[in-house]
Amino acid sequence: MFTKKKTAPRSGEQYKVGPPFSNTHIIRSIILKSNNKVIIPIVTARVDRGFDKINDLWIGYKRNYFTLVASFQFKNQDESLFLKERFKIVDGDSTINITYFTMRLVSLCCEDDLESPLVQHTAKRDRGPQYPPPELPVITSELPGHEIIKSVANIRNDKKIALFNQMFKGEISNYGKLSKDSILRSYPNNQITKVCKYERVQFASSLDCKKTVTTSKHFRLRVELMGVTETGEKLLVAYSHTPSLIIRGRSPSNYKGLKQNVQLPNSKVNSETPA
DNA sequence: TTCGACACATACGT
DNA sequence: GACGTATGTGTCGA
Repeated sequence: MFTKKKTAPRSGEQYKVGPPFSNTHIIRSIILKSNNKVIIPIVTARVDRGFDKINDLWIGYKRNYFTLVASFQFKNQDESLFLKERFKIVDGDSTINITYFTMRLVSLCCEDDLESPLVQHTAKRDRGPQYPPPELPVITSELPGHEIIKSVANIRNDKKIALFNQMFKGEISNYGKLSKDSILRSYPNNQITKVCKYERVQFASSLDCKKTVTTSKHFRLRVELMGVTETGEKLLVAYSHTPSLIIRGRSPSNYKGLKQNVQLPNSKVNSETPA
């Protein structure tokens, strides 16, 4: 009787802030090309759908989508820095020119530190393609709030889409007269990303989320900032990650507790302890 | 047990 | 408010 009623698939309540991301871990220093001063990247990310905190553990379901947004900024700088600056990465004793920055999303298994593949679907799900979450060329931006992300999911209205584009994307051609020293000149396409939004992400169906019959593996989502060099090599610059997460697989035992406690004339007794 | 496939239900955006 | 969609999850059968 006191069993929690399931939230409907399309309910707004499916949107909730998930596990918090760590402070930014810096792997390689970034310096301004103009004066060789060190500049500090801050990677910000948030999970907006798909994870629940239950008894101090963050739980996701392998069958369900999650949504994640990420962006980065430089400490004590604003977006205008990109209009006039280029950057270098310190790699050992040398410094390497960066042609643009990218961000990527990966999942790591805490037990063996291996990447576990993620997949994204389109809104068509089974009727559309699947692909790994793309690595996106990115410039600095603030991270939009949770309510914004919730409100832009599944929009079709042209006006809303235009607003979304303005907040989440940039076009080099819109910046007008760029300094010849602007890194924006060496971004790969006209369209660049300000806010990386990963929707309809799932752990690959092949994921084995159990260590033993009774114990779960743990996973971490990690958002990485990379610097792309003139030769196209990608260097990890910084990242931020979630605490360890539990991914519940498809086993019916992972769903039983959520069932409504109704007894039908012909059904077996189903008496789960109320949550 | 696991998976891909298909099915059903239901709140959302327009 | 009707209509088409998106998505959690129930189920079948290999």
